[in-house]
Amino acid sequence: MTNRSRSFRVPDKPSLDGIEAKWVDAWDESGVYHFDRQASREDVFSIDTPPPTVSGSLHIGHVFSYTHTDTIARFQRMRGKTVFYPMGWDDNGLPTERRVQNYYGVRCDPTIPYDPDFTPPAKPDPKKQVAISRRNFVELCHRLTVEDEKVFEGIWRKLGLSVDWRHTYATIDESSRATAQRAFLRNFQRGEAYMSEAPTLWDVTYRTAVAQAELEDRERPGAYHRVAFHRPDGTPVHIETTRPELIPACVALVAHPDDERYQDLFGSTVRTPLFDVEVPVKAHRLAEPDKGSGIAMICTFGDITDVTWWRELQLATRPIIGWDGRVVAEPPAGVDSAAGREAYAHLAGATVHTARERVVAMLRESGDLDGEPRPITHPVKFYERGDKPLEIVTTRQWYLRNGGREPELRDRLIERGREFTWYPPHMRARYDNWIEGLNGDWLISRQRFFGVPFPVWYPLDSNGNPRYDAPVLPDEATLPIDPSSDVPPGYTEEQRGQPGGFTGDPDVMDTWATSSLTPQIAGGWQRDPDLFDRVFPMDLRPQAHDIIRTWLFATVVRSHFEHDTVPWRRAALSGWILDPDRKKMSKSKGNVVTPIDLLEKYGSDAVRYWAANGRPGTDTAFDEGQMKIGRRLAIKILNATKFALSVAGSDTEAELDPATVTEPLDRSVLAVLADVVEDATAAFDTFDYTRALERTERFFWNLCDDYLELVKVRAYETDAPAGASARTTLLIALSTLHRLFAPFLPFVAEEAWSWWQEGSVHAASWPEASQLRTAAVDGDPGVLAATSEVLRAIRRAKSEAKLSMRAEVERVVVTGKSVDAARVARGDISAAGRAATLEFELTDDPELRVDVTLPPGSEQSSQPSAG
RNA sequence: GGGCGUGUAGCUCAGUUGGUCAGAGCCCCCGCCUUACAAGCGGGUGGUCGGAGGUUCGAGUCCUCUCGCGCCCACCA
Repeated sequence: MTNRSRSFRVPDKPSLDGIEAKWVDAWDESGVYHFDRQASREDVFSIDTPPPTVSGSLHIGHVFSYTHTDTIARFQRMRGKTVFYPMGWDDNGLPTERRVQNYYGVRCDPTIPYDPDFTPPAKPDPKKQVAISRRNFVELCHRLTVEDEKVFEGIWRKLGLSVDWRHTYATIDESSRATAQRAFLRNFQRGEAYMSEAPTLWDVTYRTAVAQAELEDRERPGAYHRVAFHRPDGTPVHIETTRPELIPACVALVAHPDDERYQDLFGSTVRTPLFDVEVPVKAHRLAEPDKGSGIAMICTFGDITDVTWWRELQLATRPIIGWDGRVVAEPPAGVDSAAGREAYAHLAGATVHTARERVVAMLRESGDLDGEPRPITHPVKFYERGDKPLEIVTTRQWYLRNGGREPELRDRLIERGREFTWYPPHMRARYDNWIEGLNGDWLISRQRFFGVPFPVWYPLDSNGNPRYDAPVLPDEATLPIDPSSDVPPGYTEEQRGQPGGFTGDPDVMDTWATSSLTPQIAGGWQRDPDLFDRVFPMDLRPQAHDIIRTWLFATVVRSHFEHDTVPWRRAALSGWILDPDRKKMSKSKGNVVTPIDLLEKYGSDAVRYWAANGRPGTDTAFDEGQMKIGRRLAIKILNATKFALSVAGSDTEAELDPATVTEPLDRSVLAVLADVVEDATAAFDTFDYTRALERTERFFWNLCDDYLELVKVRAYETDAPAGASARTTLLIALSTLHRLFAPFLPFVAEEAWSWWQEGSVHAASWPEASQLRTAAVDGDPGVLAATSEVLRAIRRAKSEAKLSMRAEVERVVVTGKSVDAARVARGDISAAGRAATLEFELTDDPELRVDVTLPPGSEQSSQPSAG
């Protein structure tokens, strides 16, 4: 705490202008946020930073949650950890494809050959997208993501994230592709990944399979159609369906085994209307007697329940929906009659919507539609990025086991969720909930272009058909590979696509199949084992709570298989940003404010202040008012610092040694501050950065409002020990506050710190309560409280008399049980309140009463303090 | 249908094991150029802590029921 040089560099007019740019550059040059890779594991705090999707613009929600993580990173760094704080960019996958299509006005057509001289249209025409090869398309993806990433990095730097910018990755870069492919190959070789041809949820717009985790329900209008099937004797059996167009895909009817109405039907057959196909009537527990007529048609496939019935009842397969979402040209097996085939011909090639209209028309004509369709609104499954309902088609796909089919693995993964700490704890329920609801393994292949290819080739038999049972795998050392351009061991390029030759797997991985490996990617798994050992498992996974089912869960799965451990020690879940109407902010509603505008308008510290006021895991309202307050706080810190330093700087003789703190009021302040430090530290240790900020802020404002006013006069007394006591206290408090604020307001803390300290505040040590207690000696927190109380009463009297705070006070009488606590600071009270006479009377009253007498001529006021 | 969370001054929110816990900031009102700060400072008015029971000497704080809101999940013909 000693500072002999007293070489304070306090500006005449403190200002926040330009401090972001100033300190971003300074931090970059000094490398204050660099990870020390010589550090041993126990000295490391490693963060599995979420890679933001760069294909969209940065949302204020990003600023919110990344600020939370940054406060933790800064706190840990100041506590002596070397912080591994990388930044990743999630640039692979469909969002990038969409952005590239719109940005350049192109679309990918894998059948077109590569054009090395291709340049995108100067003026993209969204209605006439230029078809280009897959390689050209991927090149544009790379080009645009590089640009987007620069913009993102600029915003992160301006926000003041203490990221080590030497450690960045992109989920499509070479290292990520190699990591994803290596992990996949190992999963495959251990039997954790497998290929299967099965009914798959399918998005007809993007023409790709999607996983359970990517589904969402949307309420859509529909209608119940009451349709007659026919028993052998011609009597009708009515079913109700919302999807009459699937009647040609019907393979059975089903009712609950206990449903008395249908007992005589079980085991018999009925014929479908229009298509005249004989289908069995089955009993199954999932059929609900009180839904519709209690008997349902099973189609291949209308929904997931159909798949369950189809599998468990071992029914026929009659798919009619193609990959493009249209009714396929040829009727399925079973639709054999002339009438059936003719009816089907009306549907072939039609969209689902059109097919439904035509079927309804035909049913009406044939008399098999009982009454009119009854309109309803019902939930329909959608791909979360899609805009047409999902269909279910049978395709060959890659899967990764995730407990969806195995109770033992499911239980093990739920246990894994208990092996790390959740902040806040209740978020773990969502994890358990999700795993318990899994209904199949993780489908990881996508029929898309910009992603990590499956590192697999297949031999072609003499007829040119792929031998999926005998895949050819690359050597790990050659990763990453692209099977569409690289040649498998033992083959030549000329054999590609030829009978007896080979073909590459055309699919790419689900984006989560790559991002579930961020700890491995960022930590240098296999690429840099020395680094990996120092950072893995990571100390912290910060993320949003809406992707527990995807990112968090998937990361646990991968780590479980590959490392037999959890990937991190803690997971911190952040909440949403809500607009003032309490709705989640979203682009479509046009209520999104650009982060950069806010950073410019209020300053980065102010925006961070708002963000830090959002508690962990709690949704928070977007509130510019909080940013204004944050800005005010930042300015106040500069001004208070200027004041304290100018006072202390006027003392050229005294040693600023803790031992010079002798006045009871000063010791009281340090005792209170020790409590604040203790509280803030404990809060940070449980990731409650909000509480740490609140405590710090409250102390700071009280210090400014009361203590600074109380000691203003005394602190200027250069010859008296009491003056040195005040000055030392001011500097100790200042040093402590600068450090307490540093995780939240890194710019202003650094600016103020730089006026009087060497080095960066962000490399300084976190304050120790014990040191403050030592300096406080016998400091009694009650002294500051009682003294402030008296000062407030004097101010109140002046205010009510409409007098200036400079007005003289004739007499102040303090009575109560605890007058001694105020009496010890009578000099400061007298000076700050401009009270000529101060009297203290000890009474039994537990409340302190303060009677203030103003001089004759002024409006008088005399009343008890509110206590 | 199952699960989780939440409901405290007009607004945004603190209230950690039940006993100065009825608070802070914003807003509003009234004052003040006070040599760190007028983009400031001082003072003040606002609430039967969603509702109803219960436990207790004592409950925003624990229990039960109930209402509202938000989110997650679900095999939703």
